[in-house]
Amino acid sequence: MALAVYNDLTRKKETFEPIEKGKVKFYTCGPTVYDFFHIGNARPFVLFDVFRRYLESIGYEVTFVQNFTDIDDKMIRRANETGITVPELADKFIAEYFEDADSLGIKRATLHPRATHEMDEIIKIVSKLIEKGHAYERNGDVYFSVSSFPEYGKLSKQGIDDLRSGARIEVDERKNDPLDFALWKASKPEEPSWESPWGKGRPGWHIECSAMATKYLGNSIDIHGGGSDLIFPHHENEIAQSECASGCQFVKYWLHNAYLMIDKEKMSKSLGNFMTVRNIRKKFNPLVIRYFLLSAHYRSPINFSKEGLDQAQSALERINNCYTDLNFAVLNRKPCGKDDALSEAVLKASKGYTDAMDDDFNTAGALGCVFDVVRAVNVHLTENNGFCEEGIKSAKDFLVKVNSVFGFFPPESSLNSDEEIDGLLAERAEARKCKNFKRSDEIRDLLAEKGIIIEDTAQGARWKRQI
RNA sequence: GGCGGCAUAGCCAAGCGGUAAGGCAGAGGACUGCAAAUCCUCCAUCCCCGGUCCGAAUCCGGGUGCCGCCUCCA
Repeated sequence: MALAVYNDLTRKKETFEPIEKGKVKFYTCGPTVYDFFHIGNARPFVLFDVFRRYLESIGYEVTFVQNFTDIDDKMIRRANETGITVPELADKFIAEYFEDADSLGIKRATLHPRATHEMDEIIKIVSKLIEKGHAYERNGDVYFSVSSFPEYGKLSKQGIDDLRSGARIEVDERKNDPLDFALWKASKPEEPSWESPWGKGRPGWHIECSAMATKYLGNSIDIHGGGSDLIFPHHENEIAQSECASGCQFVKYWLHNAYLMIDKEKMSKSLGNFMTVRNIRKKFNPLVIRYFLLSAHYRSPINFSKEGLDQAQSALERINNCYTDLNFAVLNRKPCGKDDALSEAVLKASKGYTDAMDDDFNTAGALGCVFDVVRAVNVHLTENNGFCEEGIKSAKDFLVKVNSVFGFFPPESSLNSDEEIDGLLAERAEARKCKNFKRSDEIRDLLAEKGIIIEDTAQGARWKRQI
């Protein structure tokens, strides 16, 4: 089976065929860097990271672009409130973004362009839209003329008239049509501004993505991702701008993730019901958050709760334990006879994993296959004193392959080494030999306080860090 | 008003026409000096009502409930 993705443009699941064979041009909307991001924002970041990794794992060369919106009303307001400049604010929260994103195991994009570094490109595309009659200038503002693009609404499946009648936007005298949107905004005196043919100003929100996507990926890109709330107006407007400017189809596959909910409501900055990743990290390992976000299909809403994270933590521990046990067994046991049951289980799960991921990135289904292998490995390790080299190798290869996409544990080795801990373990082993269980338990408790968990096995004690 | 999503065990969650994956929690048992980890066993007929079909959680019609977008928003 080949990879199929649900395309919001056609509202159908389609076989994925990139424009250029073997290569994928992938753009996803990044954060506006005026604050820490919350776990709802983290959902697309993690999701599209996994999609990108999966595409790479099945052999595609992926150019992955994620922008930073570093100039807009919110940036200006926040900078004013905190008494720093907009660029300072942007630099700070780009750094904070990377700290959280790195902790979530999100790979750096191929490129992370910033809106304010792309003014030439933005001005170029706005000029072009004016030239081609798709935009008009009004006192330093430039607006896109929605009526000049008959296909407007094709992503959100809304006719222009429906949009007009449902519009809750205020009537703006400067616009020809209430649906027209700003490509360029004249700046007020104290605001950051850039020189342009229309005077000093700054770009509208939508135009930066069109400019950056086009500059780095070309007129037509394969995948554009983002949260469902961006479908309208953001992505609809991107399409209008890009397609009017280039005359080409802007995006082949539009992918949107469903929201993260809290108390049956969408988590959002404006509702104030958000939990930042930075904050959750104080209580949970960020990879637990990552697991949690991948435990449901990306087009289904997911409900945030402490219980949900607790469950994710236990599940993730089960996977990690298995990987640790497996590596421990290889180092401390002797090979034994073949175990066909193990090999077969891995083979079956491996196929199931691929089928699930090929089916519109069904991460939840894929995880089920991972646990099938976990169970098979555990059973094998329980039923044998040694280990089946072939079976264990295939299981390990599978787990490593999955991990290259899901990113649940450090790939090198899960086995820890630490002089101090190893010393205490040796002392404990000696104590246990002499049936000095008091001392033995003291050492275990001592390490437990440091988050080190000891497990006794037939091959001696091993330890791991609490997730 | 327009467009769209969701409803599967105590909780989370796959499945999308062939007789309910997986995880968490729980109960009992095994192993252990005690633990932990692990193993074994147990734990659902899929919101309701009709219909199509040999066969439906899966398709169609009608309900009920919840949510989202149409304004900044991942």
